[in-house]
Amino acid sequence: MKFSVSEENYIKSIFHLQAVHEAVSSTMLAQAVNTKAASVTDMLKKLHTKKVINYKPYKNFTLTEPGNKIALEVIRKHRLWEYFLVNKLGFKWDEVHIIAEELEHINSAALIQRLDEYLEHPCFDPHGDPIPDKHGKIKTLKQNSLTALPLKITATVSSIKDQSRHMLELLKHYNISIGTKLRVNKRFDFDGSVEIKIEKLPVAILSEQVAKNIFCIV
Amino acid sequence: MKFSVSEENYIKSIFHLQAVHEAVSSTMLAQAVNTKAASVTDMLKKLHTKKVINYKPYKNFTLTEPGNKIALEVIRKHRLWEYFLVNKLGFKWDEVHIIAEELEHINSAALIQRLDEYLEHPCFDPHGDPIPDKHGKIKTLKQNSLTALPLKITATVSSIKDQSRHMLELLKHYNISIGTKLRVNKRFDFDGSVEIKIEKLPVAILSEQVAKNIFCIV
DNA sequence: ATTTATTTTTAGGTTTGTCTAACTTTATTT
DNA sequence: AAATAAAGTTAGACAAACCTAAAAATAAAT
Repeated sequence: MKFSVSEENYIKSIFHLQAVHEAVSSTMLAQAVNTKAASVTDMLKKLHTKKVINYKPYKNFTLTEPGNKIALEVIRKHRLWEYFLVNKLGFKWDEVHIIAEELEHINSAALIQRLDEYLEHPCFDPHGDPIPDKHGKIKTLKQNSLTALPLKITATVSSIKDQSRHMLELLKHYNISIGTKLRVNKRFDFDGSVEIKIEKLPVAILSEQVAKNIFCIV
Repeated sequence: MKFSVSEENYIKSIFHLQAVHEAVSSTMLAQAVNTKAASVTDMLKKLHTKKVINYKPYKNFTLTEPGNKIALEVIRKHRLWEYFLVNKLGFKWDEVHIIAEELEHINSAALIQRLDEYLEHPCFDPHGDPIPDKHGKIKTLKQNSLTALPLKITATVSSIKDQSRHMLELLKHYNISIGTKLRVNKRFDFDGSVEIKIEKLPVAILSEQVAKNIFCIV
């Protein structure tokens, strides 16, 4: 079965929302795909007849197994292209999302397979998010946010959850990016803030709100 | 101004038709974009209001200067992607057209600029067609079809005009592809057929119909 | 110079994905 | 438990891009 760009975007968004919230609502989805709730209802009915979601009016909905598979394919394409854009074309990791949003809908299995080979089967995209393999399998590696990382151990920043403009600005200021090595020296129970140390830089204090968005591997 | 995928395809097709036929008609265009004449009329009116074509009902139409520029941009993207697909991903030159038809509509100036740099500013695509530079300039190099090539001179196949499945099949049989070095030994005025010689292969006779589709540089 | 044939355009309709506004259903208060 | 708020759905419209069938304009043929 074939899916339009819109359908793929809805399916992908449902997948992402499901990963965070256990129940996905129309309003949330409307915001994620940048439309109005009424449009979402229309699409939900279509996706239901195409058997990619479980849906009963006025109830929450979930992806079916086929729906899940499609989501993973789109996400795989998105992340492979992001990897390409950063590691071959030299974009910075915060510049590639919008371009990959378009590229992810290019429809050619041969293309994705060759791209994957060309990139040597990467497992993580430039944001640290895992790239599903051709069967939809995802390699997870346990990441800890700065609020959970053991103290006084050097770790590597592996992903950033909130990638808003303001967050990126802040990260730039503190010289933090994917791959940065750092250590949490101290955690203040009072407000949840953390003191971190990056080599050759003075110690810095990050608020809990920031710290919980920065993930590391040890 | 922004153009939809459909609009870009119409503009691109008009450009290609103009290069061969001096007057472009609705019927020709309908065939090129794979729709019906009535749909073409609708689109012509739209393209006219967007000032990319000169159009008066019932008369032939031409691209305006802005229209021409858009066509060249789309063609540039198409051919750069084809070059990428063949020279980086390892596709064969006859497999890439359909994929490039999708990729050519990805909308990012930064992407194309970086891709161009990454590929080291190629001037010709894998079919031997010139790639317009970022200003729309095209490097032409004089190519001769096998019906016009000087006799007994070794030349290199640089492009194939008719790229139908049947033509490709025939080329494969004769071991001819872009880059093949060959020599025209003799031309028979009777039917326009040519006798060619490729190194290490027996001489072969090609009909005029085939010969005029194979272009070489000396 | 008519008639005939071909090409192009109009008129009216379809599908996809969107919208607003009104209406239901579910959830939350008091 | 009734009233109110919030969330979700229907109804009716719209734009883009396409279609068929009929009408109009141009080109070709007698």
